Amino acid sequence: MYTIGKLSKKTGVTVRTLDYYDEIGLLQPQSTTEGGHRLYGEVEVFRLEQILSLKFLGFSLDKIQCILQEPSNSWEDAFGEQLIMVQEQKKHIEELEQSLRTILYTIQIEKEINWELVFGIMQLFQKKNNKIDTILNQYMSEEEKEKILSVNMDEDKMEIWVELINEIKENLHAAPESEIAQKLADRWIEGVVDMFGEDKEFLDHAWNAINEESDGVMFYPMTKDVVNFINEAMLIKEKRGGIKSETRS
Amino acid sequence: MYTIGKLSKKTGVTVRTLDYYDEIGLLQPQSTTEGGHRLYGEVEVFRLEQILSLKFLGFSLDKIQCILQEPSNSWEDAFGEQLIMVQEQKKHIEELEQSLRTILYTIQIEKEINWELVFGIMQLFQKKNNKIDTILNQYMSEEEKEKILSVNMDEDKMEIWVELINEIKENLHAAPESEIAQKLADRWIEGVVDMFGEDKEFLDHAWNAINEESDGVMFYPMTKDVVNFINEAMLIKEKRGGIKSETRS
DNA sequence: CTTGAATCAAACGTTACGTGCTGTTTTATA
DNA sequence: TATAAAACAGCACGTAACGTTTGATTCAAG
Repeated sequence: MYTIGKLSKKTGVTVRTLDYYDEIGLLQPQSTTEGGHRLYGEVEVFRLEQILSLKFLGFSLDKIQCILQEPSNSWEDAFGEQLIMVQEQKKHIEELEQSLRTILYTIQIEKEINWELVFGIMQLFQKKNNKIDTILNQYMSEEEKEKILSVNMDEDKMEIWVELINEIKENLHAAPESEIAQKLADRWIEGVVDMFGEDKEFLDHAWNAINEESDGVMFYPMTKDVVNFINEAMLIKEKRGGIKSETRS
Repeated sequence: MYTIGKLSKKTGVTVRTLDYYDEIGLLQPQSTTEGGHRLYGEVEVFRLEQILSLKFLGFSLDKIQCILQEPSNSWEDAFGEQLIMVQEQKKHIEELEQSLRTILYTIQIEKEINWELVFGIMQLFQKKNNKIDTILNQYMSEEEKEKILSVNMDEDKMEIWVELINEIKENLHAAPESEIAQKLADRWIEGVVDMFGEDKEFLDHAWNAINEESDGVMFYPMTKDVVNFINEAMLIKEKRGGIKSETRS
């Protein structure tokens, strides 16, 4: 027999919580003393552990009460539904993460927040039909889409890109044939190859997609001006010969 | 100038929500009519869109109020912190998903819920030091650990395992050299190769880990009896010669 | 000027408890 | 066994972000 305080210490839940569970009828004491103090037995300890487990797994107290009352028929249903709910939450959280990353890197590039971008991201996720898919489908095969979507840059790589794009933005006025423009284009190529390898066809498709949609929010922060700058520097590079890149079909 | 109803229709948020935002001072009308009806201007529309975006990104109304008041100094900090929070949530949700999956499959195998397993999973996650890591370290290299942790079975594959383990449990009495035992062992091998390939060293390490820890909850539902059954069937297979598997060192 | 629609203010409900508060019961010590 | 200290019961308010309801007031159209 445990008093409410002993049970609290044994299981690590607060007295108030046990109080609350008693109040809503989720976990009631086996008996009480003459004075009205609550006493819990082993059965209640086991039930409490069940409750805590189900709570950890994300069930509401309401749901817990329901499924602990039922004679054990629909465990599979309950857990199946819960798994689906959790999967949906996970998907949503991954979208959040992606959005936050994009915005964060943009802040680092532009030194201030870009509300147009933020609003754009919102729209991207509020449209039911996945706009990203639609656009990518115009330029790439299924495998290529997989490849571009599965890229996840780590902090270090992203920092390199942020720095590069920052420098490009500072030098947009530079002539395509200038040394600085050529060096920036070299670094761009280096970064692209590092991310996607040297698959020329894939790179061309990706480049086309970026070129056509770079005013939108999808490929942020590769904006039109940045893409144009690199594009022209690349053309010069080709004319001078020797470089394999073949942007623009 | 929008009345509260027009603004509601324009932006899709309910009147009550705008009411609430006014109440807590998050979004207040530009002016009011003589009768006390609220009027919102374009500035307020923009601010509302900011609010909705930040809310979508997971900020609390409190935080939103703070960061919209500040003169724009610490956007980077705010989004950085938010990203970290979201990443923690994601990690937690992935643990949930894994737990739910394990329990769900176990329900399907045992036709009822196994509370010892559930409690075991709780303990596994409540211990601060990751017990999984400790155990795997005893048997496997870093790369091998990566390999075994990165396995994610889809519904179909899991169903095959569930079925196989169910059949094994039904036939635990069968002699290791019986035809049925041998066939089950064959299917086991087939499944393992499908998941991890034929890397013999890796399979041996994994088999050792499972053998030593199969009374715990880690490799559920590969319990001791199931593992022993397969183990003995394998030994027979070896004696009869020809099969490459070399379980037990 | 009269409707009917829109709006306002206020209050209570939601989840899963935390944080007090007062008054009573139990336990430990003298 | 008396008394102090600890534990306990029970109540009530607070949290976040609104939903829901009610009744009174104001606006816009005819």
